[in-house]
Amino acid sequence: MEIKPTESELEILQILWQKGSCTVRDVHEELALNKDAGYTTTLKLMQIMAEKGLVERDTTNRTHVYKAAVSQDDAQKHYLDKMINNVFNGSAANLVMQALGNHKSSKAEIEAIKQYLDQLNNPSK
Amino acid sequence: MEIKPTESELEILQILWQKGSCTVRDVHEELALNKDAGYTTTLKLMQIMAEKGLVERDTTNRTHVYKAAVSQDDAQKHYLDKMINNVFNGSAANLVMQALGNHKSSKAEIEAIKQYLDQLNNPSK
DNA sequence: TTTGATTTACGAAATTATTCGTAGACTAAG
DNA sequence: CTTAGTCTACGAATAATTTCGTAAATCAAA
Repeated sequence: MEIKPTESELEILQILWQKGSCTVRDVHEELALNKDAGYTTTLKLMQIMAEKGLVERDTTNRTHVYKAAVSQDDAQKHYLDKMINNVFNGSAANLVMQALGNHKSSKAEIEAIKQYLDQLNNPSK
Repeated sequence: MEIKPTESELEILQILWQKGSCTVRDVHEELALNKDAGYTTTLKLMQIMAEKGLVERDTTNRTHVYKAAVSQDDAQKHYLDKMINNVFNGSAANLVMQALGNHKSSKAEIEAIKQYLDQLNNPSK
């Protein structure tokens, strides 16, 4: 499936990924922490997302319950790919080093990455 | 400076980063390889980008010469940041591993990354 | 039952982004 | 000089995205 949420839609997906199933109000209150828009704006966006298949909704009760229909993992792959091609000249390694350089990663995180790299190098077991 | 190119603008920046200084025609022909839009469309976009300060242009000759006014490096930082927050729950390590997993990196690239990590761990010299 | 709050649906305004047509200036070739 | 081609400027059409107002249904409390 083609993943092409707009900016606003991505903000909503983010919340759904984090919180799981949500009502429009749940999402709206979370959004309201950072930006300011009306309730019906959020509602409309989520309705559109349902049409597009970006979210699923359970309409058995009056208050509909939404959840993401695209996995965060797929979205990650998609955006990474796009970004590597768009701004990193196609080099994943380039992106990785930029990412590590600018975000203070904990020692534990760095260790995890190194182990991961070893495993990539040596996929025997 | 705030970096906020649109999709189309990013495509153009990409070309400018790669080729350095370009005329509108240079950019347009490159764009034409992948999409199909009129020459004046590209022209207009680049004019808008000049207004916004995304590109600089030399207008001494009839045929103007454009170059990127935002560095690729800054754009990389900007988009990485955005992406880490938007789809990777704020974890750079998470992004790094996803990136390494999906893009076949050469052994040399992986080595380079490991060295980079060691250096991060041990910033003594 | 009545009132007030909450919900969905929906149309449409407002904003932002993209595309293109046309006009006028310049250039190079004949 | 004339013609054909290329360039910029610019306005405006089109398309995509975001925002919101209003109406109708449902619900819960008094």
